Amino acid sequence: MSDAVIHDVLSGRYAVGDTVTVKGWVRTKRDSKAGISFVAVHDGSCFDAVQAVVPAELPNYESEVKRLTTACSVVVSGTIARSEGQGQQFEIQASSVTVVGWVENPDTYPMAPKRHSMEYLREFAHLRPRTNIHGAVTRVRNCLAQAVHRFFHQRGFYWISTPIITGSDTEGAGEMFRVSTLDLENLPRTEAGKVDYSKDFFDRETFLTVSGQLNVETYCCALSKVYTFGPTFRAENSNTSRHLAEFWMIEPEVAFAELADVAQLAEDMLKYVFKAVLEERADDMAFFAERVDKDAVNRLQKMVDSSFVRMDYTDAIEILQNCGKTFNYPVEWGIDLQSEHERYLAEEHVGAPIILQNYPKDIKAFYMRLNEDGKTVAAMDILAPGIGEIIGGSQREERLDKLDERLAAMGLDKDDYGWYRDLRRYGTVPHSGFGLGFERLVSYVTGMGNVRDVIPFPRTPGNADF
RNA sequence: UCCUCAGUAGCUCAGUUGGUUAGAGCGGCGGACUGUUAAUCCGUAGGUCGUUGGUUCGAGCCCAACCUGGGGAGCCA
Repeated sequence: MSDAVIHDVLSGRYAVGDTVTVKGWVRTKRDSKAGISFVAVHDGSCFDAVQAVVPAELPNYESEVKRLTTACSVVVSGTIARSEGQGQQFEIQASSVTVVGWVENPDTYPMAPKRHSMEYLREFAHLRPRTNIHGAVTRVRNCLAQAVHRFFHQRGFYWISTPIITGSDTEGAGEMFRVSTLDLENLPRTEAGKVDYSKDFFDRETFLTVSGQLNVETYCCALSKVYTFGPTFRAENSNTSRHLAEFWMIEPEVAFAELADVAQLAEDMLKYVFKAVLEERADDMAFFAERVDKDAVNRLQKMVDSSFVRMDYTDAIEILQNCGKTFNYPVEWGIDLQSEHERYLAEEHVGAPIILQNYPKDIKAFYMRLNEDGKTVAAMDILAPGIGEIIGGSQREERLDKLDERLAAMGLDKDDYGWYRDLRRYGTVPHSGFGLGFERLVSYVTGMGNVRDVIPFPRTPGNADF
């Protein structure tokens, strides 16, 4: 007898007649007065539950098996059998069922075996992983994360653990969460009356990182091909289905690479991870296609098989101006594209992800490389239908004089960028990279409409429960 | 933060121009039936209608403020 994971039982890894023990939680139970109960047990190893056929002859049948309800934890031993019913190939003819943990009040157990709203499930972040849908999300999320690491590993990238606590308040990517051990009730003050951060834990102001990019650039300028994959934090008061205060970001950075190189890298990476999900999590994806988004599987398949459309910002403006559609925000060269514009381009004009490139310098960050035209920078965004911006990247400005001009033009003090400027002073190279919001990726792949439902414990303004 | 919609049973919702005792489905419990598949059938329990205040003879329904959540926008990944 051996402990079995349910995935192995259902996939036929055991022979009919083999004796196995499975451990998991009851999903549903159906009784037959003829003298058997069907107990569906899941353990998270795959989407489906295994059906345990429990005969009334078991000594605890009346006293325990018949009282099983959703979420009771059980250990079931028995023999593998071909299922007489439809819906599964194999099942377990139980020779013993041990109840490990009861549900104290089935009437008020929050995860009843029925359809719940995503908003309701969010209030039970500690119990929602037991549902079909969050189990599936969890497995797909894991599959994507593993595939990302595998993709970069195969291409010779090194995974760099960039810091989560940062002393830099100059990343310019949004509001930051302060990290401090100072006593808020009794703040130390300087003579000028300001808070005296030299008394703080790090002898200076510190924050949670909003991006690992600047740090990972340093390793790029030594190890050539690197990436970060970790949590990032934005204290923006953003209340949308695409924003989290704590989210995970993947940021590769490649030396001697131009914008077109990382655009291709981004396309290759997305296709690689989509393919991995289609191959490895077909069971979960089938569920998403059935219950969440009919197009979930087709969309990925289509993307794996086609190349992404590339378009210059300037051409996109022309398309928007001539498309005959009226937008709430008027379109002219130089504007930052609004959601409605991005939606039109990705959803209506192309109907697939689109790589937009070469944006006006005035709407982009200081570190992006100035193009020869002097008006645009080598930046790209990948816009996905239904989600909007999923990737943002650029070629970095490697010329010190140009970088300093950009810092000055944006009113930034170059002394705050000492170590970043050093990269341009000592053996500078062209290099490029991008950032991919991991939750947006999971959201796109699964068809889940809200990033709060693809991260285990979502942090959003006013909500840090659990 | 702004705009907008919503909050009624454990869950998902219905509830007429303001009018007696607020309904259904699912889930729970009890029973019937059946190698069942989110089984089916019968029965049953379950409610301070988000909170506070107001209008009214009378408020689930109208008004105000607040709280919570959704959708959209801005910001972005």
